[in-house]
Amino acid sequence: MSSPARTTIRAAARARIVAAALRTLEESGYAGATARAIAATGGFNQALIYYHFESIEELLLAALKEFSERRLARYRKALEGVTELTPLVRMMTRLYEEDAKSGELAAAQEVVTGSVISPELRQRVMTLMDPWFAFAEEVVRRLLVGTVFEELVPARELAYAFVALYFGVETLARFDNDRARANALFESGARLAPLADLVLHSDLELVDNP
Amino acid sequence: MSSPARTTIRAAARARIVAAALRTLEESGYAGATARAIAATGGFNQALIYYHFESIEELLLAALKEFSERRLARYRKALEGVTELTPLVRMMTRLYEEDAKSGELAAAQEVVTGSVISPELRQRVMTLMDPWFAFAEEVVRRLLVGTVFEELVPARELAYAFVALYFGVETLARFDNDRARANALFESGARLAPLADLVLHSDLELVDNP
Amino acid sequence: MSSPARTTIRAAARARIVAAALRTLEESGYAGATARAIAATGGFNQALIYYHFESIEELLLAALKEFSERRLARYRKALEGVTELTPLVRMMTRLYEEDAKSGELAAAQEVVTGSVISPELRQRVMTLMDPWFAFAEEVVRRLLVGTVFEELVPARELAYAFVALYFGVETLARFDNDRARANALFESGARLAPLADLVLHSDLELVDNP
Amino acid sequence: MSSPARTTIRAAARARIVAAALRTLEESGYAGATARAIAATGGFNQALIYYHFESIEELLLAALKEFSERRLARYRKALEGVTELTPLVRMMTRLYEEDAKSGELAAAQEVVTGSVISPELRQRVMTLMDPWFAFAEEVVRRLLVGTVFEELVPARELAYAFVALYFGVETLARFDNDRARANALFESGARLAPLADLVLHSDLELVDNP
DNA sequence: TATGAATGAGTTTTCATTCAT
DNA sequence: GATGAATGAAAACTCATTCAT
Repeated sequence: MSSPARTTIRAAARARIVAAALRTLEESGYAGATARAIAATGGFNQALIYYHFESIEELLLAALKEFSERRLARYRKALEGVTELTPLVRMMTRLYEEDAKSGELAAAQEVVTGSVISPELRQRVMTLMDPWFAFAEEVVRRLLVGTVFEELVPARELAYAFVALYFGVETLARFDNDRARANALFESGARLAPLADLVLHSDLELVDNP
Repeated sequence: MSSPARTTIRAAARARIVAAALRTLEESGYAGATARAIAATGGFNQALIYYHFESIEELLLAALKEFSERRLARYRKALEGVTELTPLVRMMTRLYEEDAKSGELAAAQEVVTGSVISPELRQRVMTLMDPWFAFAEEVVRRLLVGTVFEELVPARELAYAFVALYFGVETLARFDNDRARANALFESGARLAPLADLVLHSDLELVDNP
Repeated sequence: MSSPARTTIRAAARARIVAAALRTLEESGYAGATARAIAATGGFNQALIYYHFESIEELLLAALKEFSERRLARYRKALEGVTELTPLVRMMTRLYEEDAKSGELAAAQEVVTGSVISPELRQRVMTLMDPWFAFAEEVVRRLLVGTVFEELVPARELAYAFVALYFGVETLARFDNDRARANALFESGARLAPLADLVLHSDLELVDNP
Repeated sequence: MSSPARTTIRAAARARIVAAALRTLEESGYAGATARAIAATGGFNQALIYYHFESIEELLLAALKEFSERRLARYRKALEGVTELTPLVRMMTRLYEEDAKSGELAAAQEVVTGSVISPELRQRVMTLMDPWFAFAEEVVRRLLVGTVFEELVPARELAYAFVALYFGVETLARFDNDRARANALFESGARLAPLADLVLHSDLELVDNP
């Protein structure tokens, strides 16, 4: 019944709606992402949403999933083989800039924060975030392996802290229209990273400070 | 005309509504904090809200303000005189537990994240957050003063990072019902703090790790 | 029980509320003459209205009655002894200017047109207008008495037409902010009145116009 | 995209809502013409109004416009070629009866008088009334042309007076349920019209009445 | 696939009115 | 006499969703 062509057309239509949903979330937030608004953004009829998705909630989740998976692939590729803080900070700065510029991260965050209402929704959003925690842990382990900190620092908690920091920075940044503070933070990170790398790959000796 | 008794009665009525708003935000999120829901939570008539506040938005802002000022005072007192990481982490853990238990922090966050929609609202929320950035910077400076890091680490950016981290942790924690990950993070912090304090108050010597 | 002083105070309070109602009607129309708005205009509490009047409707009727009786007395006095069109138009122009300037006529009209909703209200408003029809008829009779038109023209219908004209002119005039058209009409009336007076007090002979 | 059939369906739906609005205005007045009431009158859902019109105000204006244009066309046709008062009064009596019977004139008047509140609305209503002033002036000119009154009587002001009279009569008539007074006025007009026509088309000679 | 029309339940807000003081 | 607080009902309008085509 459903030929590959059919599937492709259907997928294209869904993608169009998802894109409109992300744009609307970005511009108007979770509360403003109504069926009418999304349809207006995408230039199609409200009812079309219900032809392709069960409900608005389902559409927003699909949009979050699509964005999350696409970005995770990008992040994986960009951080492939990175084992030191200096290049990590450099790459993360670039990735954050991409995210901030496109506005899709803001859209995704809207879905995440907006989903607190229903426990069921919350559960499903969490499932979408899990790969990010795993990925962050993976990167942290790569940084720590072979250093004196490997035993000392719990990679899992550090990864969690990094994701939370990234999340918090983006949330707060959306209030500063110029993202000045977020950028300053990244710059400070870049300045301190070489020093931190030195510390990471050295033997530490602590001398009492009288 | 308006005796002190009058003022008190009025303030009490306002406080009652603000409390209902916070409870509703906590239980149902920003989108669920409707006039009807708040009135139901507080056991009063919807119209009473409009007798004491100009609009729902105004009420939510008042609630955020009330919470923010009350908690900031509490944080200031709790961290008074703290100059080392170890007691800082201990106090912060306790404060976070208070916040998490009462649910008001979650309520406040709902207002913050929910306010992204309107630029004007965003502006007003930012004004309420500013004292927190200032307070965080003050605490960070107290930790760094007199150490080798004083010149090295930009206190302002570090303070911003801490607020963002705290904010991000709380946001993510609201998805884990048991707050397991957040607690694990605090525990790791407690474990590492004494070591970090040692580093902070020592002269560092880096020996290359062959 | 109720001394004359009491009565006077009470009457003064009522008058204050009635004045506020008229001002509010004038500025905001029938729909805008809410309890809150009237109280704000008069600088007293909403509840005070209900202490002195049964309901808003009752207050508006009282206001209409007060205005109607006061103005009718003024009109009676001004048109006393007038038996010709020329002075009649001159006096009416002056009276209309008074009414237009004070804005109370507009207020009264709001009550009249606004009262169409309820048959009972309509009935009561009509009762207040009846003296005006009678007065207009009286004036018309004074103009016609002793002329050839006395038998020809039905005074009652003419009086009705004049009241309706006056009413219509005022209604339409409230759309022209400058009342230009209404004033032009009065001026034309003044110009034609002497001619009409000539006709009124002459024997007419009609000569066919070939 | 939008076939003629589509357009027709949409127009029919709008017409249905406009008709319901007029009926509701007629029965319940401006203040009673609420979304709920109009929907109940028309037997459709409240929300449908907002699907076809931007707001209640917009709907009422559309209703006024529709009525005004339809009736103006009817009046134009009926008074086509009329140059004497006698047939004019006869036709106007018939037209007024049509208007009074259908109740739509009352509805239209509700919008007009109700629109005093907002200056913007007032402006838009005025625009709809302008063609009526022009039409009335046109008719008046037709009556006066070639008579001795042509130079004497200002057609524009007379036209304004006629519209105001018509307007006032209708407003007052809505208080008399039987419209007795309005009808009496029309009857008197019919009785006097032939005489007035004689006067209009004669040379006047005034003889002093001793 | 896609659309315009339609709906029931919900939103914020305002109203007239009452109550306790 | 007068007031601030409080309320139930209703206003305009919007939402997610469905239906017929």
